[in-house]
Amino acid sequence: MFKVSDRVFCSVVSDPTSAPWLSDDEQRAWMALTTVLTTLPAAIDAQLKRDSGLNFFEYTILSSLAQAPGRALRMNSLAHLAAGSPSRLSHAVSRLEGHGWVARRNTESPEGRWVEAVLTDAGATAVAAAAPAHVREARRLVFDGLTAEQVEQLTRIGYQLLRATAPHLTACMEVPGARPPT
Amino acid sequence: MFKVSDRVFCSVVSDPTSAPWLSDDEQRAWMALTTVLTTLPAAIDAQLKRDSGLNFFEYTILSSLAQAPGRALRMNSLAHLAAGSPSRLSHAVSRLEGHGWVARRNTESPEGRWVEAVLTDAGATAVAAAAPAHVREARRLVFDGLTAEQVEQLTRIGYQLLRATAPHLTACMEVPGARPPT
DNA sequence: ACACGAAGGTTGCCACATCAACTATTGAAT
DNA sequence: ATTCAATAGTTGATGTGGCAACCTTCGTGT
Repeated sequence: MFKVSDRVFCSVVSDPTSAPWLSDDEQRAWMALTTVLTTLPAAIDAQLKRDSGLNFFEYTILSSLAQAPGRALRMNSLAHLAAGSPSRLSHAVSRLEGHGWVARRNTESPEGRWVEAVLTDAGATAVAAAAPAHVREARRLVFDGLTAEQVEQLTRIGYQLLRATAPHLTACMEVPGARPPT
Repeated sequence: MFKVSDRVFCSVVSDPTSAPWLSDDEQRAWMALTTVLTTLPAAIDAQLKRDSGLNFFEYTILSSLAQAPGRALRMNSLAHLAAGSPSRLSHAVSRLEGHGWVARRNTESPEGRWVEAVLTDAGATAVAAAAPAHVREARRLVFDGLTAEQVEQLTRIGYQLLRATAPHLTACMEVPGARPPT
């Protein structure tokens, strides 16, 4: 069995020659963060897959379309909303099309011709059926264990992290005072 | 282009029939969290892949072995340390074996015969070479933007989330007062 | 002694993501 | 007019993770 004394949990190697190393506090945070990064998406995906046959990315696509005016969004916007690459989105939409939940359509807007994904009635039904259990799981995994204060801290920290990982997305969110005055 | 007014960023569908819905605050937190969950691992993996040809899971394996006594760990312990399934670990170790960075070995300990992964000299060299840039990236993506207070908040929140997603792992970490007295 | 179940570990198959290459359309430069 | 670059989107090849089946070894009960 795996004992506490064995724990070398942190994923970085101590090497004094590399100047800016992580402090003990930072190492603990890094360990906790990376483990969450591994286990939480797996848990979310597992529930969706088991109960609805969707992964989280597909669910996000359906959900975004369901909330969009006319149940349609251009592929490019959808890729941003779901934080996925164009390729990943294209593959996923093809899959959803195969289930009859989404359809592709060409826009004949004044400026150029693009591709829109449209949520079908069957798709709307599917996402509406999947949502309640998904939300319950989000509560169970995240919100049930956190205080309201921690939820706010998490929001701020999350927004801050996105400045580095997804700068083009942070423009799309109102930031509630991204970083408290130190 | 993707406009702010289009934003239906949250991945849940509003459905009043499902009793416990997310509040506005929770929806913002959920949106930020899930986007981090998507983009941060991608960023970490991208740096490692580009600079060292490793993904984060493989890096964690090498790093864990490098810090273990005798540079060796049983597969089972390693799976826990890297927060991966036995199958995923087995595949990854096979890959690392192919590069000559890790070797498998049978333990002939008193109680039973298990499999150990051992870090080779080449593997130790590889992980030592990969570490500095990885740490720099961890700083850039996470710590440079956060205050010391936020790092502590992140640690507490992370540990709390792990209670739901990886209960067997939380036992292996000392929790610094997992939840402040509400 | 023998059967049985549990735990550790691996393998093969399938599903999904990434990457690079490619098409098509637009708008600007010359 | 023609070319050039940029943007939108798709496709196919490749690689990696999850799942379920499987093998082995050990410990236990009878």
